[in-house]
Formats: sequence, C-alpha cells, structure tokens
Amino acid sequence: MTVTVVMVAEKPMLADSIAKLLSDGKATKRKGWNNACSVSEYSGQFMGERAFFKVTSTCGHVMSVDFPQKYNNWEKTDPSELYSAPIHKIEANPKMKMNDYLASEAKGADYLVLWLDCDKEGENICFEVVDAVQPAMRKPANGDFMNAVYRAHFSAITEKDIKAAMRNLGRPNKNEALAVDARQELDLRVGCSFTRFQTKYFQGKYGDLDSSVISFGPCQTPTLAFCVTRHDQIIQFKPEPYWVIQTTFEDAEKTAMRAEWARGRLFDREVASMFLDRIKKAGGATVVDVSTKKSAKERPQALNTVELMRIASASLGLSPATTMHVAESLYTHGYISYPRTETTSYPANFDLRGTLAQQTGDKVWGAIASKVLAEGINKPRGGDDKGDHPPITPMRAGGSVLGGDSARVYEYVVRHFIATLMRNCTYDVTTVKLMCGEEEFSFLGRQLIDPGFTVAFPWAGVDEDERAPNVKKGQKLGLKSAVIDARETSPPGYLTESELITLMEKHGIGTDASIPVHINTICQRNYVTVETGRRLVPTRLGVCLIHGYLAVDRELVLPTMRAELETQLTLIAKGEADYLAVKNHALEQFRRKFVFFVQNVTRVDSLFGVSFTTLTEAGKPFSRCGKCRRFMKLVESRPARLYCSNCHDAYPVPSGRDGSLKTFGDKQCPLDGFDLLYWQGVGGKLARSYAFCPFCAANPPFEGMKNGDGCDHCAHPSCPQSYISSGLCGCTAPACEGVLVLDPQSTGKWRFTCNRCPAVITAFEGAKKMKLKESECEECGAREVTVTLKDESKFVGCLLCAPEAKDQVNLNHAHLTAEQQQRQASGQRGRGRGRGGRGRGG
DNA sequence: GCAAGGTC
Repeated sequence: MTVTVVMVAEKPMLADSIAKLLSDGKATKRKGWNNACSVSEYSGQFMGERAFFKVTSTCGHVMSVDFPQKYNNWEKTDPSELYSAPIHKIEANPKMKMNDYLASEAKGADYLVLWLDCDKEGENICFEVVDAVQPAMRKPANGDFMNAVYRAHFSAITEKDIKAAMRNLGRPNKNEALAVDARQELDLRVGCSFTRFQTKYFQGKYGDLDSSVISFGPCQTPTLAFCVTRHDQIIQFKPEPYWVIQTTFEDAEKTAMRAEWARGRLFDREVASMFLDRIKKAGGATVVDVSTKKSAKERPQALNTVELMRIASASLGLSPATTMHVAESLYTHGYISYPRTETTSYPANFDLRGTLAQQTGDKVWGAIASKVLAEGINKPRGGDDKGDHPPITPMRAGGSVLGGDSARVYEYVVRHFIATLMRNCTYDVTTVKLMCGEEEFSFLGRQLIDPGFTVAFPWAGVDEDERAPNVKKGQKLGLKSAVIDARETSPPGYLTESELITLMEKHGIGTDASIPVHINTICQRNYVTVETGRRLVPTRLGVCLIHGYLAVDRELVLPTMRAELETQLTLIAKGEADYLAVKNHALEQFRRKFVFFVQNVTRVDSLFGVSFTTLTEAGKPFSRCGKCRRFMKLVESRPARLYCSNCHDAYPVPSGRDGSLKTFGDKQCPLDGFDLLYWQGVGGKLARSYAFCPFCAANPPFEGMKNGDGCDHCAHPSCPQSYISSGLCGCTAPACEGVLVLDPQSTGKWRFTCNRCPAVITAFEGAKKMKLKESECEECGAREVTVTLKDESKFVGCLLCAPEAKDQVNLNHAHLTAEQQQRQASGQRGRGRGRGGRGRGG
C-alpha cells in the first residue's frame, strides 16, 4: 500500500529545490497545467509507509480580499458603508486558476504537507491551500481532515534544514493566519473608504489636481509623508550666518599647512574677530601631539534586495521598480541568484570559490577575481540569515550579451560579491594637535595601508593624497595667515530615493517586495516627482494632502501607525489576543478617524483652495450636456473630463498622446441627448478612432457595454453610429470576437476598425461614398456595401469576397479567413459560409 | 477607479 503526499511551497522555484533536496536529486519534474507551477515527483517513506510525493507550489497568495460587486460602484456606495460592508475572498490571479490547479494535483492524495514561507503571510497561504485542496483529497479514516495536514518549519533552503523540517513536521498555525486576515480587511476598508471619499470630494471641486485618483493607504501615505517632511524642512529653513577662522601655518622651509580650528563655527561676528586678534597676537603655534590611529572601512555584507535597490538608485540612477524588473530578468536568464531576499549572510556550504572562479575571465573585473582567488578569500562579514533565500550573487559569467541596465545591475552584483570576499580597506589616520596661544588647531591626514575591497569598489576608495603634514611634537610653526570667512548654513537636499528606502525599512513601512510598489504609487498619483540624483520632490498635491492630514489628524500620516497595528497583529499571531476583538477594535478606531476626517475635510479643503483651480474656473466650453443643453467645459488636466457647471456633473473622456478629442458635428446620442464626440487616434491609417457619447461612456446603456466604450460597442437598433448600423462583419483577425465597424469620420480614406482588437481594414481610398447595405454576402455573411467612386461609378457587393474589390481593400492588421483568401486569389466565388455575421458586439 | 501582500 502506497500513500500519496502532496507538498505545496510558496513559489515554483522553492518546490523544485525542496523536492531535489528531499529526494537526493532523484525527483522528476513536469510542468503544471496552469503554466505557472511545476510538479516534482519521487518515491520515499512517509509516517512509516511507502509514499509517493508530489511537490508543487502556489504563486504567492491564492486569494485576495474585496467587496462584493455592488459595493464597487462609487456612485451608489457611501464610503462610510465600507466599514460594515461584507467582504469576500476572490482569486488573487484568476488567470492562474490556482484553486482548480491545486485541487487537481491533490486529487485522491492522503496527506498534505505545507512548505509555505515561514512568516505570517506564509501561514495565511497555508489555509488558502487547505481550502483549495480539501474537497479533492481523500477523507482520512479518523474523520478530521486537518489530521492529514502538516506544516514544515524551515529557516534555510539547505539539505540539512529541509530534511530536519521533514522529520519534525508540525501543524499550520491558525492564529498567525488570522493576523493576516485582520491586516487584509483593515487595509481594504480603510484604504478604499478614504480613497473614494477624498477622490470624489476633491475631484468634484478642482480641475487641475492632475491625478486620476487621490489615494490614501497605510503604507503609501506615510511614504509620501517622509518626502513632505523633508520638503517642509527645506521650505522652513532659515539660513544662519556663521564665521570660521581659516588659518595657515608654515614650517621653517615655508611649507604652508592649512589647519582646522577646534571651535569650528562661530555664530557671532564680534566673538570671531576677538579670537582672530588673539590668534594673530600669538603669531605661531607649537605642535603638542602627533598621533596615528588605524582605521578601516568595512567590506560590504552579502547583498540583499533592499541594499541592491538602494545602491541601484543612488549609483546607477535606476528606480527600485526598474532594478527589480532587471534583476528578475537576470535571474530567469541564469545570471544571478534569486533577487528577492532579506538575507545578508552566505549559507555555510556556499561555494564562494566556485562562484568567484566563474568571474576570472571577465575583461573588466576578471583580474580582480583572479587575484582574490590566488591570494585566498577573506571570510565574509557575518550578516543575518532570514531563512528565505541566499544573498544575491552572480551565477555565471555575464559575457558580452548583456547590455544597458542589465549589464550595469549585473556588474554591480558581481563587484559586490567579490568585495564581500576581500579584506577591509585599512588606513592610518594621523592627528596633529597644535596650540596657538590658548587656541587649539589640528591637521588631519589619512594614509592608505591596504585598499582591500575598494579595488572592486573604486568609487569607495581612500585618496592616497590626504596625508598629514610631516611635523614633530614640540616643533614650532609660524602663522602664515589667519582670516575670517563669513558663511551661511544651508538647507538639506530633498530626500533621495535611497534615503527613503532606508526610512521605510527602519519604520516597517512595506516589505522588501512592496517598497518599490509604494514608491511607484506616490509617483503615479502625482504626489512626488523624481528629480536629478533621484531626489523625491513632492508636488503641490502631495504637500496639500499631507499638510491637510496633519491639520485634521496627524496620526493618519505617522509611520508609527503601521508599527502599532503590527504589534496588535502580532498579539493575534501569538494567540495572546482574540482575533475578532482586536480586529473590531482597530476597525472602530479607523472608522472614527474616517468620520472625523469627513467632518473636518474643509480644513484640508482650505489648503487645496489656495493651491488649485476650481472646476467652475477651469476648462473651455466644449460640447452640450444632454440634461440641461448648456455647454460643458472640457477639463484637460488629468483625469480629463467634461464638467457641466450647471448640473455639477463630470464625465470622464479619453486623453493622452495617442489621440485627440474632437466634437462630432451636431450629432447627438438618441438615448440621452448629449452631443456625440469623436476620439481621433494618432497613427494614420492604422489608428483607432471612434465616436462616443460622454454620458453612455460613463453609464453604459446596454448589457455587455463597458465603462468608456464608444458607439462602436453600442447595440442601438437605429442610431447610425451603433455597430448594429455600421458593423461590416465579425472581425477577421484570428480568435477575435469583435466587429469591424465603419469609422464615421473616415470620409475619403474609408476605414473599418475592430471594436476589440487593433485590426483595421481600409477600402476604396478616394471614393466619394461608402454605404452599408442591409443585405449580407452569401459567401461570408459580411454586410454588402455600395461604394460611389470619384467618377460616380459604383461598386456593389462584398468587400472581402468580390474579386473586383481585392485591389481596393487593404487588410493591414486584419486577416481574411483561408476561404476568403482562396476566393479572392482564384477570382471565383467559392461555396459555404466563412466566419461572418455581425458577431456579438461589445 | 480604491489598499497591501504574496509572486510571474
């Protein structure tokens, strides 16, 4: 009798590694049917029985939390309802079909062993996996399914650790999972309520906020606050004058030596000149002490994600998001190890020499690698093993195939790796103490002893020229010059991205994986811009928001809020506090904060009022409102919209570089009387252009029409713009379910554009008229057309099948079916219907 | 259209 054991890790790569380690490399691997995961299988022993093991994985969370559909309508839901609205779990990534996939792999299995990452999130995913596989697995003889569920606890992906975890299986911890449930629910309710309320409030009022959403979040808002705090320090900075006395001494050979004054800066001009007099009166100095101390710059610790992001931002000028994107690609192509890790120490059995040897052939740093290899590697500095993944290291030589950012990130990873195996950079610091009358001065110098790792990090090197003057104790020096230098204190610079990462890490805002996401978010929302040197400068929107929160409830932006919540959650995780009690208490606290914020939003608004232009002042009259027939104003700044200052309604319209918004004669929508508009795409013949009604685009009138859809998705039976009236045929592009619709503004350059895909058919360029007939082509089902040519002669028939239309029709992106091509080519009318009809539309 | 957290 053989039992089946299904084991599930948090990501495909870990499933691989765990299976290899547990099976001593004997496992065989196959791809999972969801194309994201893999399964490794092997035979062995489990609980004293012969067992067949299947090791597979999720891809992070299986589920995500959201409100039911009806609460996601911003118009119909009051944001305060979001504190009591039901919530449910939905698949985190529907395309992966993770629930079905896991169930299919676990079908009929006897045991489940959970190998998810050993943190709260991992524990939470354990129960998501249990929910996914339970219905598919075999019922245990003793009844309780959880008896068949085990949890592996491991702190490193090494043979020793993984095998030990397998021998000491435990059970998943519900409390830790509940702590994550609480966080998810709080983040959702708090984030969405604040975001919806303030978005609607401010966007209904101002025209130049330049952001489509005014979001709030427990991580993004404190992140923004760090940037605004520095901005405030800069704005509020008052330069203060100060004075320093610059002195130069000289020895008998008249060698000049600049000295540092022990008192440094003086903030009183009178006092400074008094000291200057004393120094001049003394006229010279005596060397009272010469001391030399050894000092060192420490070699770096093994590289983890946060450090890579910091360096890439500060030295390579890459955003954390770009860096991680590049690093992922280097990883999947085998150049570097897994780039998402918190660990900064190499595993005990890590092949440092082998990894170093791979780099000896490189044109740029090969010589350094060879030298380190020859001289013997230095024991790396101790770091932290967080039990996730080994530090980021090169996995093979880069060669010349890498270019651009990939090459630069790879070079850094290699240099960092080499540097960790080199000696510290050591140098002597010499301090010469002088007394000039009662005043103390000093000469400082550095002399390199051993460049150590700075050979691999040339930018960190110690300048060899910084030596102290060669003087002896007791030696007398003459005063060559002494002058007062007037200076001013200067403000700090804007926060650099790398400083921000450090602050976020220190305050527990986000995780190594989410830090780049939060930084991206505050950029996309137009709260900050990235300026030279990757310094983050808040926009007036960012400043107004943070100042507004500070005026109403400063806790909303403080980094300590997140930290306090984390301590509460840890109590749940440890079983020291009741999940429901803690969650409900926190929820009630935030609900009160929300209500208070809503009541006092005018205090925030008073800041917006002086910085932004109200909608009534902004925009130019553009097209008529269907409700009051007055002209609406076009507000062009993000999000572009038409605003009716009579009805106080706003309607989003498309905007951006890929097209321009036009009025469409005096045509109106038969459903609501709004003036129709026309979006003219950029890109000549192949551009996507379409007519639309601004009201219908915001309130789709027919089933199957989505927000933002134009008339080419509209099923109106008689309006000339609808796809019912203007549709030629189902789109001819492979697997496209769209309809090719006559572009109403394409007079002379007749075009049919697909309402789903980029396919465009152009036909009879230069013809005077193009009319769709009611009749359909017998062969392919497309609508027949009547084309009036320049010379008033006419073509009547099917654009796609008629041989005489062939040279007049350009398919561009669209493709004819094989049958239509054949008919065109042979010049004969074939038999049977190809794909055609008018499809299902929208 | 909204959060933050996993990972692809």
